[in-house]
Amino acid sequence: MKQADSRYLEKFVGETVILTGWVHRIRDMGAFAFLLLRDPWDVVQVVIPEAETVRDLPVESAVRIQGQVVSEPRAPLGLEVHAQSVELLSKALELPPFELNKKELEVSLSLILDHRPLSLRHPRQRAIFRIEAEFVSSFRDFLRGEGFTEIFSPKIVATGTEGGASLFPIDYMGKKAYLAQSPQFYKQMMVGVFGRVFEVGHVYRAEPHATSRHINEYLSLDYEMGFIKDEQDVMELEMRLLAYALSRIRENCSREIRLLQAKIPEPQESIPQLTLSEAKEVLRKKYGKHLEEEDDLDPEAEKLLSEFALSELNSEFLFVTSYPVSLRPMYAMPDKDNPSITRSFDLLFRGMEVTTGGQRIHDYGLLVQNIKKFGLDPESFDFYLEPFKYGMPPHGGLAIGAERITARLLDLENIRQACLFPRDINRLTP
RNA sequence: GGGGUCGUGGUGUAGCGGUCUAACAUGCAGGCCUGUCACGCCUGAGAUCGCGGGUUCAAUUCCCGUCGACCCCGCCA
Repeated sequence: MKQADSRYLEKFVGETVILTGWVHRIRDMGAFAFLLLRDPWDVVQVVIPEAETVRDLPVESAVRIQGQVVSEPRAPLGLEVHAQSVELLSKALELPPFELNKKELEVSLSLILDHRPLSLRHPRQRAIFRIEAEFVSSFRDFLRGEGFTEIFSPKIVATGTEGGASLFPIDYMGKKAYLAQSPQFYKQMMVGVFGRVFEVGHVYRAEPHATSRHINEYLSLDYEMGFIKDEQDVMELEMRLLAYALSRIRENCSREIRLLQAKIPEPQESIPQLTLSEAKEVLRKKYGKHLEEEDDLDPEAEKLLSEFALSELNSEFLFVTSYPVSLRPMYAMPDKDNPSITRSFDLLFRGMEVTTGGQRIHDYGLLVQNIKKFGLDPESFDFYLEPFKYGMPPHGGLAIGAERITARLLDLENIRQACLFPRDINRLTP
């Protein structure tokens, strides 16, 4: 007897198979019943010839069903299973606190998150993470194909990268340590080893923010590449990476896209660029919004610029480049011709910043000088600085926020919806 | 760190000084139904309206506090 799953049922039409999953819903028609079986991929209609056999089966119970796969135009998938036996593997002891078999989980976000292992059973909730997983494996596969090596940097660190304000302190066997807010230093150092590296890992920000686009533990998709000309190489690679990931999602996640009614952008050849001052010019001229020279883009500006990119430049993505030194960390490479700006960029996607990147300083002397300029002590960066004494090539890289890009891809209102178990200002469980 | 909005059966909402003995939908329980797909129909159970205090003849409704949730700004991915 073959174990089948809902993805490939059409191959088994006429055959008897085993299906395993959860009782999604039972439609008791009196003499017979429809049992909607939710397996790991979809919901299959199972016809139960005698309704009594499933009448007392609570929803969400785990079952094993043996039956014949029959082509049936009246069934939702165009086929259904005529059950010969239903075996109860694990009975649901209670009713779930919300209705998992509704088209949409119509519950408050906090209830969804309080009961995360249950709410994730909802087909739409589950679909979000299948798409996120596809994005992340596309990231890995693409970069591996481009000669990158995957690295795993420590998440327990002695110093921060950006100065120290937003670090979570931890007690490391009596010593003071922190949760890493970025793999920045490690991936740069590893450029000196592997040439090109990437990392998929959680990072930690101790900011007490309470917004729909921040969580305190998020999945950072990082890469760093050596021997570049400048930051344009980093951006060019990201364009190709995104095009690859989008086409993979469109190819492999059609079920999830349909379920979520997601509009996954067409992979695009190139992404337009605006310098930060050009972007501000657009904001002023087109939207009457004024930002000072030293201001970063605020959330409203990001939304307006995305709107502009879509309507005027025909792009869902927009690179903003040439950030001033004052808005970037100490490792950002200053421009040769205009040392007050850096060779750095952000990527806006559907109104939100989803990437920050740029060329880094590879010159030891310049880096030390910059650390001092930022009011930091080079001695506390000893381990970071060491490889820079030994031929660190010109390099650059970026970080993509996995939950952010997933949320924008699927038009989710809150970043928490794109995180399995979000950690925020007041959530530490489940 | 600053600001705003909201807490009513399991869930989602309505009601916003008395006529609330709190409504509707869904879920749940019992019954009927051989093609449902938001299945349908009948019957029933289920909420002292987040918590504490105050105003008032009278508070789910107004005020204060508190707890919780959500959102915006700052900061960032």
